[in-house]
Amino acid sequence: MNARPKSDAREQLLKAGLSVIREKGYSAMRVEDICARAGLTKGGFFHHFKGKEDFAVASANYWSEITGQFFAAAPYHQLSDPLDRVLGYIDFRKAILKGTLPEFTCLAGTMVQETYDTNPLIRAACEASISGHAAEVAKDIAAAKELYVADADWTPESLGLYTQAVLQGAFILAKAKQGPDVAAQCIDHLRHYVELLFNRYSTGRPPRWQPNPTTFT
Amino acid sequence: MNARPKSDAREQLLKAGLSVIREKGYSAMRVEDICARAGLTKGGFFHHFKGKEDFAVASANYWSEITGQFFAAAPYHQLSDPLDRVLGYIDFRKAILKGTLPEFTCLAGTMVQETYDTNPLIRAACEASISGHAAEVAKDIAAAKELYVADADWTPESLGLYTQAVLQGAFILAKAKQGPDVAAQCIDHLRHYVELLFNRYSTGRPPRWQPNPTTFT
DNA sequence: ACATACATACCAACCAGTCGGTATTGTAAT
DNA sequence: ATTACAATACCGACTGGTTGGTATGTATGT
Repeated sequence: MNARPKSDAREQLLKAGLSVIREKGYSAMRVEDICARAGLTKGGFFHHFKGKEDFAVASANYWSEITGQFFAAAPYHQLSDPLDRVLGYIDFRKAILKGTLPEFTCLAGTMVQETYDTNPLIRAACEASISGHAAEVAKDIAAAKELYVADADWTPESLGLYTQAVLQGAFILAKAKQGPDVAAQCIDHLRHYVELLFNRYSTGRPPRWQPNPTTFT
Repeated sequence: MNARPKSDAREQLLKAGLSVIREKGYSAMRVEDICARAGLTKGGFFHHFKGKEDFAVASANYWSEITGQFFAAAPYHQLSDPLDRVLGYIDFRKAILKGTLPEFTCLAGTMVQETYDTNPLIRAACEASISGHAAEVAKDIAAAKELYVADADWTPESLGLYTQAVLQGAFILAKAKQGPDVAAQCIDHLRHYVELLFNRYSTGRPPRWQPNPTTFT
């Protein structure tokens, strides 16, 4: 009768991993941290994962899954105009800068800085997460470009990656300054850039739709 | 006769710290790594620094000092027009994306991700490094804004911070993708944004001056 | 009976930090 | 100059706590 789809504890561990890694990073994360937060002991942890590294890879993949669902369900997808969706995405990214820093910053961007030179598997999982999300954004960008500025000399892929760079950098500044304000300012600049690229100036205009500030953790 | 300004070994340790931290981050860095790379033993390390944390703070301050000198000596400062200096700075940042990833990425941005929530001293030192550099950039931005677009609705400070966000994010993407190409693309977008903000369009124009690709480590 | 899903106890390696010792350099009195 | 003394710079063995990982046991469901 217990309808565990594939072990509830495993997902509890992964959820714990998301928060711990976003707080302290990969190296400083201890498996006992994960166990404590998930409410079980090391026996359980090593039953579900081969080791710390395997867990980190699984965490990055879980992160991709969670964020994928989260953004897929975001309201800006309802907009019919692709440029509205792009701007809606940016506004949405700004709107979800709520709560504490570990709650809205990016697991992949955090972890890849520690592991890119020492742990190929974790690096690859983080890369897939970031690039995958960038590619999703690039879809709407491509549609908007085709519609409005088809022969501009930049590619949708590079602009999609650029949005992610701005966000990742905004998170770093937010961490350094201990608050989301500077990140919000950076996202404003990003929006401004996209508006300029598409010749849609709107100094300070608030978004027409209602961004959903629900967080996903 | 030995004209050691203030112990050569101390600076060797700090230099070692820059590379090790940029490779593996703060938590994964071991003081024995530092000692080995600086060519001495733990006794020497703990003679110069109270501990690992103290060393990390000193490393961040040393990083501020080194990069401060490096950018102060950069050729773009010679340009008389402030907007040329801003664009020159951006071109310079692109030009120094040479060598391996630990050689051109940012120590402060790397370290703050691991320590913002657990180590106030390190976080503060990283914040000072990033914000200090942003403020330097903002000086030229302020002069350029005054000259060309005095009543635009963005502040030089926020644009200065934005340049750093883009760079930090570009480094993360470069680490994820294991190469500087994506970072160069991001910097191109940043340049394009600044050109648009100042109404100085120049699709694909190469910089008029010769960026000095010498690295600083 | 057998596999799954944990708990508990334990181990071996790692690693920051300590401590006594030594070599080198600087200083000042003789 | 030379001796005496002190402070600095550094060595290297040791320690104690931490931590990833293992081995074994047990309860539950099928």
